[in-house]
Amino acid sequence: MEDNNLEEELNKINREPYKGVRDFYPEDMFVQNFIFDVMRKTVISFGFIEYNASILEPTSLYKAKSGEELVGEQTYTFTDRGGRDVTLRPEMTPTVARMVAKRKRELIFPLRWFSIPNMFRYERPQKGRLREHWQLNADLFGIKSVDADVEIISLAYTLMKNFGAKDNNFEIKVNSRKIINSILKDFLKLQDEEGTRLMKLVDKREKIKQDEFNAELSIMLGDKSEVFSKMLKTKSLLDFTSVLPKEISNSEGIKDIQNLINKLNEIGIKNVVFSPDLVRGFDYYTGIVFEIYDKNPENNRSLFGGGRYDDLLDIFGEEKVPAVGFGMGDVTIKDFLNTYDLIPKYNSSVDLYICTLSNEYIPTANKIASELRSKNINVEVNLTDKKIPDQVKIASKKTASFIICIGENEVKTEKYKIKNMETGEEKETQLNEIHDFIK
RNA sequence: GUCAUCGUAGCUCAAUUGGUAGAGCGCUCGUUUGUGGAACGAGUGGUUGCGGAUUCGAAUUCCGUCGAUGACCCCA
Repeated sequence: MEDNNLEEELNKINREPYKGVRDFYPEDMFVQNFIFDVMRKTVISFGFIEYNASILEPTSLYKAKSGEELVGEQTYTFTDRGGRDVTLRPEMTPTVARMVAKRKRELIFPLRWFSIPNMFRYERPQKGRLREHWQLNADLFGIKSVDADVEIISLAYTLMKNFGAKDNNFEIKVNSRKIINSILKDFLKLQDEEGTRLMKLVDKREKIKQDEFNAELSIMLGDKSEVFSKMLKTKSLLDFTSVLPKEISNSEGIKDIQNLINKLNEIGIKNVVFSPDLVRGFDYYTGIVFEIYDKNPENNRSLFGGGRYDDLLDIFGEEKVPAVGFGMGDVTIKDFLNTYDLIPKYNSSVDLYICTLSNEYIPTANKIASELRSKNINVEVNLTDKKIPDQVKIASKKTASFIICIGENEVKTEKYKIKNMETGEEKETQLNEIHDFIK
């Protein structure tokens, strides 16, 4: 019975990919590779080294730190045949933390580690957020001072520049969890839960009406709501501190941010702004937090971000390792690159396409091909019996850079007319000259 | 998980009040038996996401379901 159903099902298996995930056809893969290449080259240029791990993790890794909701509802979690509770990683940070904790005694700090893993979340797909995405994770472990924060933000900035973004396309918003905490606790005297509620309200500020926001605010904060509201609206650190009581404006958090912004300015990063309303992932940040914002008025949103999380290894019972890092997702960055037209035109990796006049010349073509391949040239050999004009057309559609044709004449003379498909330029060459002509 | 809009050929979209499902692009072949991009001609293409209901008759109306997009929730 079940088998019959299965057979019927097989006849009409859907061709669509699973909900919320993407197929990568060669053109898509080209874009994906472009994005990964820029990411890799950039982080490597900062001395970062690559690591990776399985997408499967024991569920307990996430139960320790993340909220109940994340594990309970927003992950792909199942029990394996051996009764183990398994989760498809929804983020990379717990995994790196686990890896660092495991070899903490033999690792040489500071560590500059990166990875471009895919990750899964069980949630409703929407713009910029799918069920599977890839994310560059770059983390710097072992440096407490602001120099590490400067380096990480500078890396994020350089990434944007290497993608072709201009300074006025994006903005780096910075804030510090220390400032947020001291305002919540020392100034507003809020309990943890109240603080969380307030931060959620602040997060929603853009989405709800001003009156509504103000009303909620005065319910929560009473007579302090006006000062707080003023605080949120300040446009610079100086304005911000002038609104604050002295004990907070002199606090460590403020000094950190001041220091950070100065140092970034010194190395030429000017599009940094202090944003008192930047909250970002309430859980594990302990110091500075930052977000890269798209300044396009039609797409004004966060592209990616990160911050400092010094208590990362707590769950493993290890002593603290200071850490700062960020994650840059492929979906949102691709949207950004599209809106600014920064994705290069598709181009296959075929350098040379060898046309064959008939099947009998395929062995000769293969011989030439393998010689060129050993010199790092990517060669595709025609195996069809199509006519030459059609083969050339196919080579062109495949965006091969060069072609040669093999027939009676070539076999006799061992001379090959090589054609540059882009310029149309042709040249009579010998086999050993082909490499130089292409490169 | 909630709400809204949508789902027609590989792609972008048509189809009058419910009356035989069409175009452009693409693809294949030809004009062209050793060199592409153009033009022209011909051809290929669909159980209208899937299942059910109403009807003489459904792409069109209704119900369910799956999927996409956007908002909410939540947030890497």
